[in-house]
Amino acid sequence: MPIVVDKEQKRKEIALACKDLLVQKSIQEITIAEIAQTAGIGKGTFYEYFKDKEELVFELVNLLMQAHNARKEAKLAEAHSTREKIKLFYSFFYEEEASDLRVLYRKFIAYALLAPKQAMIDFQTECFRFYYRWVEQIIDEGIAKGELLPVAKELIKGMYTMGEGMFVASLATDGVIALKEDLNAFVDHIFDLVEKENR
Amino acid sequence: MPIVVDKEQKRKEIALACKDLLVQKSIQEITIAEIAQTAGIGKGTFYEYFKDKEELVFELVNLLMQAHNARKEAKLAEAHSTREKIKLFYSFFYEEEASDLRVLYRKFIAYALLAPKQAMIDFQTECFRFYYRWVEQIIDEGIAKGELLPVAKELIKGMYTMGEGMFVASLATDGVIALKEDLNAFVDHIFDLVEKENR
Amino acid sequence: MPIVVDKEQKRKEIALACKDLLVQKSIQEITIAEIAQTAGIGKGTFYEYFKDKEELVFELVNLLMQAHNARKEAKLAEAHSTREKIKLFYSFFYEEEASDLRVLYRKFIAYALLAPKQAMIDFQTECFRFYYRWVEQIIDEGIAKGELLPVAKELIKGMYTMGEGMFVASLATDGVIALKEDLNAFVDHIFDLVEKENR
Amino acid sequence: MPIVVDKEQKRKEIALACKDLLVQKSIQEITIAEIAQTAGIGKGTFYEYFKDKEELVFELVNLLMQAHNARKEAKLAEAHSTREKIKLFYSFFYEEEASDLRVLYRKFIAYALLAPKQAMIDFQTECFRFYYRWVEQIIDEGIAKGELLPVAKELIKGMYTMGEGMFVASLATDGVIALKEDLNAFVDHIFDLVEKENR
DNA sequence: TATGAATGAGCATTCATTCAT
DNA sequence: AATGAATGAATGCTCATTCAT
Repeated sequence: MPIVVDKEQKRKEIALACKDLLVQKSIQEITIAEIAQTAGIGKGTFYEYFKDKEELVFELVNLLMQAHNARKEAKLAEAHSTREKIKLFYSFFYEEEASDLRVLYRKFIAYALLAPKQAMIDFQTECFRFYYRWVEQIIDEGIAKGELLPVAKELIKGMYTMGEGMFVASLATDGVIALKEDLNAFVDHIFDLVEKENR
Repeated sequence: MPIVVDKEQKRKEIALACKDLLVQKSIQEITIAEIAQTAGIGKGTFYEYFKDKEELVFELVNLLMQAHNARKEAKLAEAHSTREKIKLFYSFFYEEEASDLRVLYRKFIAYALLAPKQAMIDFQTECFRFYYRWVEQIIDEGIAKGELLPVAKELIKGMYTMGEGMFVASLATDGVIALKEDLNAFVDHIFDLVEKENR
Repeated sequence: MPIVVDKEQKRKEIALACKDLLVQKSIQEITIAEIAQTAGIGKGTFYEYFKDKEELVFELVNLLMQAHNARKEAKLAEAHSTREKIKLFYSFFYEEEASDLRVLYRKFIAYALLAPKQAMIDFQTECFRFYYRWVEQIIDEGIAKGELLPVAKELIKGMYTMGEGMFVASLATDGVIALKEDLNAFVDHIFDLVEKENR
Repeated sequence: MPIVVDKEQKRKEIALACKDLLVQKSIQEITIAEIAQTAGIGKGTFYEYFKDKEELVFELVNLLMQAHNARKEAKLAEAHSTREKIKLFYSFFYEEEASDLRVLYRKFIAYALLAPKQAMIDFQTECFRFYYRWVEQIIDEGIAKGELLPVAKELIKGMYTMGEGMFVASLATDGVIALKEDLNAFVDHIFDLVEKENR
C-alpha cells in the first residue's frame, strides 16, 4: 500500500518550517540545500512540492496573509468609530504582529520588481486590489453612517498607496519616517479637516 | 607622454554606455561580461572603475538623478502658484522624461531591499531625505506666502511617501492606479479642503 | 486466495505497454517514472519485474524479434526461388512491418556500443549469429538445389553485414542510400554474375 | 596587453589531450570535471572552447580523421593495381593504425543514433558521403584503366556499407567475423568473378 | 593602464533506488 | 504483491574575479 500524503498539507508544513529562514535571509542567498535542511527534508523532496524557491515564498506569504486577514477582520468587527477602523486597518504597516508578514511581503515585492514573472505580478496585483477594496469598504460604511464626508474618500484611499510606499521603502526611511505616528497623524488631520468642514 | 584619463569622467562614460542595458534587464541577470562588452571595455577594466555591479547602478542613478533635479529646479522656478509647484514636483512619478530614471531607481530600491548592503540603504535614505526636504521647502514657501495653511503640511509631505509607494508598486498597480490623475486629484482635494477652511 | 500472477506474462505486458515510448524516445532520456506511468504500474513495481531499463529493452526486442522471425519463416516457406528467398530475407532492413523492431534494435545496438555490458554484447552477438546462420542456410539450400554456385556464398553472407551497416548507419545515410533498391540491386548483380559464369 | 591565444589551436590541444580518455570511456560516463582535469585546465576553461562534450568528440574525430585521410591518400598513391587500392582503402576497418579513430567514430555514431542532434547527423552524413565517393573514384579509375568491369562497381560500392556494418557492429561480431580476412576475401571474390567474365 | 584567458566555488536540478505501509 | 514518497549522490554549468602580459 502506498504511503498517502496530503500534498497540500505538507506544502504548508514545509513553507512554515522555512519562515524564520525566509524572514532573515534574502531569497537569492538562500539555497535549496538550506531550505531542505531547515525543513528537515531531502533536496529532492523539496522539488516534489515546489517548482521554485519563488513558489515557496508564494505559499508562505499566502499563508501568513490569510492568517493576518482573519485576525484583522475580527479586530475590525470590534472597532467602534470609522476613524478607529481606519487606523486599525493601517496598523498593518507597523504593528508588531504583522512584522514577519511585512518583511516577507516586502521581499516578495522587491523580488517581483527585479525578475518580473507574470505569476508574481498577478499575485501582487491581486493583493493590492484586495486591500484597496477593503479600505474602500470601510470608508463607504463610514460615509453611509455619516461619520465621514464623501470628500474624504479619495484622501483615505490614497493613504493606502502611501502606506505601501512607506512600508516598501521602509528600509531606507527608518528614522526619517515614524510609520505609526505619521500614519495616525495623517488620518487625524483628514478627519479633523473634514469635521471642521462638517460644522 | 602618458594618456591621462580622468577616472571620474570614464566612470560616467561607462555608466552612461550601459544605460539601455540596465533599463532593459534586471540587475541580477546582467553579467560583468555583458557590461564590459556593452561599454566597449575589457572585463578587467570594469574593475578598475567599479567594485561592483551595484556601484555601476549607483553611478548611473546618480547621474540621471542630478540631471533630473536640475531640470526640475528650472521648471519649478517658473511655476507660479504653490499648487502648481506641488503638482510639478510630483510629476516625477509619471512624466515621460523621467521614465528611465524611474525604472532604474525602482530596480535599485528593489535590489537594495533584497540584498541590503549598508551603502545602498544609505544612498536610498539620502535620496528619500533629499526629496522629502524639497517638497517640505515648497510647502513652507507656500505657507509663508499664505497660499497654504500650516495644517496641510503633513498631508502634502505624506504624499511624497504615497508617490513612492505608487511608483515602487507600479508594476502591480498598472491599471489599478492612474498615477497622474490620482496624484493630481489628491493635491486638488487637499487644496480645496484647505481653501474652504480658509474662508 | 492470493492473486497468482504469471511473472513472465506480466513482464511481457509491461514491455509491450512501453513499445511506443521506447520507439519514440531514446533510452537514456526515458526515466523509470515515465516507464511506470506508461505501463500503469508503480515505480517500485517496475523493479519487481526488471533490474534495469536495459532489461526492459531486452524483453521488448526479444518479443518483437520472435514475432518477426515467425512471420518471416512463414513467408520464406512460400518463396519459390533462392533469389526470391534472399531478397525476402533482406527485406527486414526496409519493410514497413519491421519498422518498430528496426528502430528499437538500432537503439539497442547503439546503446550497447556506448555502455557495453557483457549481457548486451552477448545478446547482440547471438542475434547476429542467428541471422547470419539463417542466410547461410538459405544459401546452402540454393547451392544444393543448383540455383546458386558455391562461389556466391561468401558474397551473399557478406551482404548480411552490409545490411547491418546500412540499417545501423541509416540515420546518416537517408538520401544517400536507398536501402530497398540498393540491396535488391546487389542481389541481382551477384545472381547475374554467377549465372553468366554458370553458362 | 591581453593574452592572445589561438583559440583554434587550443581547441585541438584540449581535444588531443583527451584522446585516451575518450577512447577508453564512454562519452556519457565522462564528466566535464574529468575532461578538464585530463586536459589540465579548469572546468570553466572547457566551456570557453567547447559548448558540449559532443563538440569535443566532434573536434577529436575530425582531427584524427583528417590525419587518417592524409596518410591513406599517400599510401593509395603508391598502390599499383586497383585490387590493391580497394583492399588498402578498406583496411581502415581493421588496420591497427586507425584503431583509435575507429573506436571513437563508432562511439560517435552510436551516440548520434541515441540522441540524434542535427549537427551530429549532418557530420555523419558528410563522412559517409566523403568515403563513399572516395571508393567510387578508385573504382572509376580502375574501370577507366580496364582493370575493373563496370558491372563490379555496384558490388564494390556496396562493400563500403558492408564495411560500415562490420565495424559498427564489430563489438558483437568479434569472433563471428574476421574483418580483415572477410573483407579481402570479398574483394578477391569479386575481382575473380569479374576477371573470369572478362576472359 | 587595459585586457581577456583562466579559473573553480557554488548551485540547481535530476532521477534511480529504497522501503515503510 | 504493489506502491509512490522520500532521498541525496552526482553533475552540468555560470560567472565574478584574478593576474600575467
